[in-house]
Amino acid sequence: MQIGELARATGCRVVTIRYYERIGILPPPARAANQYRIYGEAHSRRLRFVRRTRELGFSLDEVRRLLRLIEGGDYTCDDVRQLGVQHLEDVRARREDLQRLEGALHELVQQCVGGASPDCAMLEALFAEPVTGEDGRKPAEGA
Amino acid sequence: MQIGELARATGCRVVTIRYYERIGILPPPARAANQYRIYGEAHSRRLRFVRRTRELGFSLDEVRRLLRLIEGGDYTCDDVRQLGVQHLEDVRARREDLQRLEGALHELVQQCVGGASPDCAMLEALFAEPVTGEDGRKPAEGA
DNA sequence: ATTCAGCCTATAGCGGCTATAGGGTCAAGG
DNA sequence: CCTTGACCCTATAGCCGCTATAGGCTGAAT
Repeated sequence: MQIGELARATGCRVVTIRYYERIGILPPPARAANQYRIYGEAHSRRLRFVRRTRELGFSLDEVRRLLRLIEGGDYTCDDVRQLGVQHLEDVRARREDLQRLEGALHELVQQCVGGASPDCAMLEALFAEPVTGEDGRKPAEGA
Repeated sequence: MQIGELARATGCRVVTIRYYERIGILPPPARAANQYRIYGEAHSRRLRFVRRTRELGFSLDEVRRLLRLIEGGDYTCDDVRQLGVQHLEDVRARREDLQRLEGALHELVQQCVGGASPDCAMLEALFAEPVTGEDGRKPAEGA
């Protein structure tokens, strides 16, 4: 199948497929006489795997590692699990950060009375005391 | 004060300060005879404001808009509130995405028995049916 | 013959920095 | 006086994961 069909089959854009090939996520496919790329089922399965892992937030580098494990054939469940657990922790950390942020932001917005007042408590709060702790870490008050 | 001192005072890196100047977040300061940048209290306050809003996840463009409001002097509380509410909604959406992701990932990792088994339920699941729910939301990325 | 969708390559751009190269400046110490 | 070292300067390229643009070829239908 041609690249457009593969794109439709996987929900991946044509340009992205070519990009994946350039950076080594997908192997270069065969070419027709007119230089068009020709893909088979193996490519399709591989690309769907990539899409799915990307949707789960794995970086392209992690995807590459997973693919290498699979290609190698001698991976253990533990190898995979390790990558998964690490990523899960990353996602949880980011989510918690975002959650704290959301809380802080919510509080801030609530201080805003709105209307045509030329003063704004929210802006004043932003000009006042630091949001971060004394060590310059990320914000922590939302909760 | 010189750029290094400003950096220490605001918790912002020297290179980042110069970057902010280049993209118009900070106005070009006065220069000493040796071309060194010389900052005053106004710069320091402005930069702290930028840092704080950035920590709250506002994009540099939103920061610019906030700064313009302040500079203009004729902003209303509603103007600010609107930006804040919009951003809060963006953050909430991202957090919810990430939360869904976390759930899916957690389930997936739990299927993994670990150990030296050459099969992995997690990998198999990734090769099987789509991970995203029927709501077809986009995956959350970056912070 | 022309139109149009689809394919090709190469390159630049996004946000928000960070890193590197290759210098100049200035106060302190030997 | 000379070196060391911390600080400053500019300009440019790199990071991630694409996306967009420019400019051209292919192949089927009208």
